[in-house]
Amino acid sequence: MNNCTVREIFKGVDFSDADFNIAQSKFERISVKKGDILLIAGQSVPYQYYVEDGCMRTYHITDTGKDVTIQFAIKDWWISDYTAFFTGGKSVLNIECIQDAIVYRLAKQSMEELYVEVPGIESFFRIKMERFFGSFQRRILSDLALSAKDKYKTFLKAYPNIEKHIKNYHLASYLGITTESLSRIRHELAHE
Amino acid sequence: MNNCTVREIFKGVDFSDADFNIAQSKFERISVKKGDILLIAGQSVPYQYYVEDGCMRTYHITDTGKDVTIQFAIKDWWISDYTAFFTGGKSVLNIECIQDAIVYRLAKQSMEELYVEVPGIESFFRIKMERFFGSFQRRILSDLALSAKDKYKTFLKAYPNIEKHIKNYHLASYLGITTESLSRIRHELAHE
DNA sequence: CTGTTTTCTTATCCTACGTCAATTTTTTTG
DNA sequence: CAAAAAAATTGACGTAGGATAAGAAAACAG
Repeated sequence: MNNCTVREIFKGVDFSDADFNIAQSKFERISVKKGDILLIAGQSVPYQYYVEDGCMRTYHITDTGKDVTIQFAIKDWWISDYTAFFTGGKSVLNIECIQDAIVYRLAKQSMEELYVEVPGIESFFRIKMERFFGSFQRRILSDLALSAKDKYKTFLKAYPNIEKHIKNYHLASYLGITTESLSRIRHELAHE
Repeated sequence: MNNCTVREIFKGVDFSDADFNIAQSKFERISVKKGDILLIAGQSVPYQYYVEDGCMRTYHITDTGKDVTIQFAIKDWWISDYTAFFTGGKSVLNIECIQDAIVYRLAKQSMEELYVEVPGIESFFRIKMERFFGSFQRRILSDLALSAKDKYKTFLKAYPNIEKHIKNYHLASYLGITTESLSRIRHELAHE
């Protein structure tokens, strides 16, 4: 698999050749290694990232040092600290590569140019954000309403392809439990 | 306080008289009583609501019958099941009036007309949604990282005007704890 | 392939918060 | 204002999941 193009990124958008070239020119392809940090909390957030391959996550470190994962992104997902990306404020999240990855980064400025220059792109992004919004809402419901075991099962069902890319402690951090608890839950589920 | 106008709703947007009239025509003013339900889970979601006065909440009832509050809205806030409102899907939330209220409802269709007819309105709504997005993100962080007591303190600090409008059991439902626990927390905080 | 580091598991004990039940306080209503 | 209903508090007890510690299993490096 070599350089993907924006055709893949904007699946569903009907590009002319000119549109294609404009869109392509706004992205920068970056190869990132496991452990690389693309954003540190407290900074401003100039980019969002499209993941062509590999796995990234956003996480927050609390005052007490607890690591809380907000999002994972595998192939064909987007990732950033969107709250800060949109508002122009400082990030509270870090972005980390947790499996060697190829990402395409898009600056906020370039995104806004795309809105204007390429018809259909703005609504593409709008729909993407609406889905994000939905996933946040479901996450809140799941956090408030479910036991650790049910949150785990819900995660597996909602994102069946992610587990194989991530460490147990990343998943625990996403579910808001300890690795030990997650380990017990896996044990129980295997024996029931 | 009588009929407010869209000037109040769209504070910060610089209207011409014509814009004003267009905008005003899209809203319907509704008086709602404590206990009234404006939306039931499973329905489609044609409206979002601007609260002029009183208090509303959105909540979800889980499979096991647990009541989970997603949002409160007091004076000058907007409320809906936005996930469903945007995507056109069915709601998972209910919208309930918890203190006699005056609300202005805006249909999705009318909102889209406004985007086109009144310059500045689309970005007004975009900014509103970005803030919503941020509040969802902060909520997830708070749910995953904090103890019940700290979530309560964080809520009071973030939304100092809401507590006086709502019952304890509504707040407990928002924090994801029982009314008994909230009661104990209040007791502890009063004595420390 | 072997030693080292990282990750995962298992066991014991502990604590924050839930459950259940009774009582008091507040709000609503006729 | 009195009676009834709704909401909040308090106490006794139970439990899911956290903390700590130690060992097993994978992953990685030389």
